[in-house]
Amino acid sequence: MPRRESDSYTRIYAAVKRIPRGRVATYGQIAKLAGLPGQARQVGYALHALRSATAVPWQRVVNAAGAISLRPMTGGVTQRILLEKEGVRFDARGRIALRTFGWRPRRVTRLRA
DNA sequence: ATAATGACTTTCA
DNA sequence: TTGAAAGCCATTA
Repeated sequence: MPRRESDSYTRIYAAVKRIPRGRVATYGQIAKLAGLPGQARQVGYALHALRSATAVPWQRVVNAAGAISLRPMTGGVTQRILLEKEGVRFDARGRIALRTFGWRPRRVTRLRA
């Protein structure tokens, strides 16, 4: 009954795997990178479908506010611990400074004078 | 088949 | 800065 539902998921996972260690990306960012612009929710779904023993660094994906979207009880705590282990720091409100830890996919960082 | 849900984002007040 | 409202779309009921 495999209905090749995984095609989109595969792309999403591939994008997530590109996130460097110690960095984080947002759901929207991943969606765009996976060729699914505007489907941030779908990214969340894809990640939710992962098993515990996965090679996908799901913990590096956070929401646009730089916070963990998972509820603490359903894995949020685990995610935070994993990230802190990679060197990602959280502020007093449990948010990550995307300006510092946000991943910038190879894009022309147009630096203006 | 319709309706509700959800690991989201963006815009506007 | 925060919060509400609308937009998106696959999965579930």
